[in-house]
Amino acid sequence: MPDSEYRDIRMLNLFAQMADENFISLMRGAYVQNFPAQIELISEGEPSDFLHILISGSVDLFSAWNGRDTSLATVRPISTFILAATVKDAPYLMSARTLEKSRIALIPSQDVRAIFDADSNFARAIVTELAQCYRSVIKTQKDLKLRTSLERLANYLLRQQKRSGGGASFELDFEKRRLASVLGMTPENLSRAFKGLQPYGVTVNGTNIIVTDQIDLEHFAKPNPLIDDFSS
Amino acid sequence: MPDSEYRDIRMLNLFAQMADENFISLMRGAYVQNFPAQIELISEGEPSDFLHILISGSVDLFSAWNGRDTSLATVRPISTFILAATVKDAPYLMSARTLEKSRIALIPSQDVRAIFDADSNFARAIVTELAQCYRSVIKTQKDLKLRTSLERLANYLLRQQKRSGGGASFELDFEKRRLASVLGMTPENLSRAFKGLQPYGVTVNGTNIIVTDQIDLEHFAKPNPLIDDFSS
DNA sequence: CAAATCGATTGATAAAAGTCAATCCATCAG
DNA sequence: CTGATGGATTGACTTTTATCAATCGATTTG
Repeated sequence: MPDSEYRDIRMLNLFAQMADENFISLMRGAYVQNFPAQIELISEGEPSDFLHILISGSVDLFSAWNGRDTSLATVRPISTFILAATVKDAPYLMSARTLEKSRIALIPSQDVRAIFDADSNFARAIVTELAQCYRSVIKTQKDLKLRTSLERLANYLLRQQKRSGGGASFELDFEKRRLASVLGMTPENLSRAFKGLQPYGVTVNGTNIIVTDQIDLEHFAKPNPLIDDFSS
Repeated sequence: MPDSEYRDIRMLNLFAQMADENFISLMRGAYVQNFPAQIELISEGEPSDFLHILISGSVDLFSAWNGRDTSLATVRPISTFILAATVKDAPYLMSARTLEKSRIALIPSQDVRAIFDADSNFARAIVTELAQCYRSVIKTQKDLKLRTSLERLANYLLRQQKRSGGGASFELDFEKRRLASVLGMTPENLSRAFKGLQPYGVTVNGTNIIVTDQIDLEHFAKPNPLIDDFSS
């Protein structure tokens, strides 16, 4: 693993405060791999042998049941995924596939659990990370249960706008079919939802979005930090 | 606090392994209160001053937005709630109200965070608890996104049946209007969903449910441990 | 270049779910 | 006992969402 990557991982909240020796020990057992796009990295139901760290690229977490499937989250660098399964030593609840060429570090789950026992700073970081993950899912659940698909899209656009700097014009960061799945609707319905937002000042051109009437859109979307602010 | 309650709390996974002195210290700052039914214990958005432990009764965790509201979970004794907000020192994401007369222990959040820093067994237990909570919410999310309301009801009935011993006849453990909200539908729609399950051998009489054709119902519901088994 | 591919979009239609109003029914207070 | 209350249910209707089929358009590939 190149030094720069090593340092980037070290700087993740999850690892920043742990003792040097423990971090080194964790990394000794780890290995880094490059994956092409559209590779299924893990399948739900499998034992959780590795904690994954996405170094570059992007990963889709999804789940299937009875012939249907849905995207639950998108992982972007640099962050870990499937931490909960790792610490519980329980089967994965979600499958993961690369969306593009991705570089991923794999740390054996048993190493994570061992160091977790030995390093209280690491343990603390894991708690913080898990609490964060938990709260994010709760927010998503509120989004799903309290809002119509049009409202979910409107709020998604506002979040994405903020993430990309806050300007009136910005880009969607993934395929519309995946966005539809993330938002819990069909691609057809997403198309119609975009049209449904035109009256509130939303212009769509491919992956480019222009919010021509910020106030109007916000008035319709009614964003709420307890649903839409994923940082707290 | 009576000795029996004290011991019951001590035996919770969250507290079972921690040092005696730390548990005592936690409990010294705690106080126990009895609440009547239908009292709003906490409101979403408020700072999380206390970790709550439900000793008896039951509590509904819910959330509201734009005039709508939804039940996210039901807490039953003996367990804690809003652990994530406590450890993150962040605002509550859900409101809580008693469903019946309830007895609740309140532990100041700062005490929890302090002892968490000092007691690694406690820290470990918190990690396990949070990971468990996280996985439960993910399961609920899969339930919501992958299943129709009829399928959600069918699987809920199978889970409730198992919880109450596995017999063909069992009782719903809460109001249908709340069940509807938990399952993400309206009370009217729940009524119709019960009717929709009749062809699969489900008989409803008030809160009593009789599964007359287990095989048929399971064939329709297609329960899956990665969605329906909340113990793993 | 031409054919093939794949995602996005559109229209027509069907299914699912919500809304509103009325009624039923069990429970409870006077 | 009787009226009042509130949840549950039902029917009629609307809205939302999904499904199916066709088309469009950009991109890739032989």
